[in-house]
Amino acid sequence: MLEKLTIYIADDQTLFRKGMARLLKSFSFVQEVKDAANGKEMIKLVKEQAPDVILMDYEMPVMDGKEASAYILAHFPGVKIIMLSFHNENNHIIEMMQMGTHSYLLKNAEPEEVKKAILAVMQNDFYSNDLIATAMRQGLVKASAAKPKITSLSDREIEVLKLTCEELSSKEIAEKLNISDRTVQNHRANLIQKLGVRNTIGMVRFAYEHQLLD
Amino acid sequence: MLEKLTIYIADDQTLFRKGMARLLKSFSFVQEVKDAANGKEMIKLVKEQAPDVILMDYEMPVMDGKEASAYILAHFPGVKIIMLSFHNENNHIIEMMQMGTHSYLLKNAEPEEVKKAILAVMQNDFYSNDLIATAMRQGLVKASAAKPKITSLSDREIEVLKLTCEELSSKEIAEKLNISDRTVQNHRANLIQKLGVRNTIGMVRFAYEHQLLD
DNA sequence: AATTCACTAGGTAAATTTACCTACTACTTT
DNA sequence: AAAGTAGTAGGTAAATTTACCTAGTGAATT
Repeated sequence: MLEKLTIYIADDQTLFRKGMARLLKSFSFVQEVKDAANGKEMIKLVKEQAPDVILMDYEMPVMDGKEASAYILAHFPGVKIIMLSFHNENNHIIEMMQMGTHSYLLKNAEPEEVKKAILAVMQNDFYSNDLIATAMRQGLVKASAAKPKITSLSDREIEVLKLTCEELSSKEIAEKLNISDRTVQNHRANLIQKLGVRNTIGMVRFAYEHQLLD
Repeated sequence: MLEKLTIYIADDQTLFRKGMARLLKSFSFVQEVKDAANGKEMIKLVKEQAPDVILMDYEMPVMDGKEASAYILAHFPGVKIIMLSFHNENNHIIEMMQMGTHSYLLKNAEPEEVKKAILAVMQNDFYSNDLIATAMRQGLVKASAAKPKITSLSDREIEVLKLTCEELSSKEIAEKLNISDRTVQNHRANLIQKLGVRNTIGMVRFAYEHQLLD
């Protein structure tokens, strides 16, 4: 009843990553395993071929698990993401759950729980344990007030974002800012990347929902 | 100091329209005059060649002056629009001024005032008289509460608009609704037309500003 | 019976966006 | 000095959007 699964793992610690890959391969329902040392590499792997499940480390250099997950969730809605972390921090858990990842495991979890989690996200889109449930409940209390972070957008990017919201094309924005339209196109691509959205419309939504507009 | 102007007039009453065209031609600063019987014809004329100023009747069959103005303001920002109307209704005046038209004259105005208005909108982007000023002042009082009308969008169009706001492409929306992507493209084009916006981003803005989203 | 409207679908072309690259410069920070 | 970052700009291709048409069907209205 279950196809064999393709699973990727992203973690910057080589030993952990390779060990995890072995563990995964030992599961009878796993067909293929690939590993990446950071979020950027993971995105590259996913673009080549989308897996069924990703185990994603939270902390990584170059591009962390949060940014990579945002991108993958937006562009590959079918891929399930299980976050991995050393730290049991409620706000991390809440953050990732709000973002739409499918589970969150501590790195000291039992191999048996990893197996359970993978099977659960495939079947129910979600795997929850006490850790996650508790964090989510706490998150719900102060949920509505959740004010997000205008991540690390540069001044220029914010400028381009605002003008994009005014229905201007790249070319028109370029004229207004006296730069090349290719540059504007780059800024836009970076915005899409950074915000983890799929197109300019996602950028506009972000702007609205974060009150970036005067 | 002033180039000779190209002026278009839209009015469904042939006699008024033709008479007005004559009057305009008699002005020394007018180079060319074209006329249209409704908003749709006017848009066609503008697309062929954008004029400096348009005199636009408010009430017209097929497509009224409001809808035509919304479109032209969005797509030809350089064109000045002077609305014409029989009726001295404050809410019409306010509506058109909020939309961004450049003046509003009653049809019983003096030819001399038409001349003044044309020269003023070319020079100051705006021509105001007591009529307009009074209406605007009244409008400001209850301005912020101004709730606009979700014009005449069909159910399907609203559906497409909502899905567009979720960053779905035409093709994805088509799959979700089990229709052709060409149909979705048509709905989008009609939305852009009806809302007087320039692209999908404008559609999304409209949705946000009119709280169309759950 | 005729008209109108929403919804459907397609053709054709042009314009724009998006993805994925490389690469240089100026300015910080380490 | 080396590394990192923001901003700039370009190449190449594919995907998508937009503009402007025509046209059929079914339901509702005149």
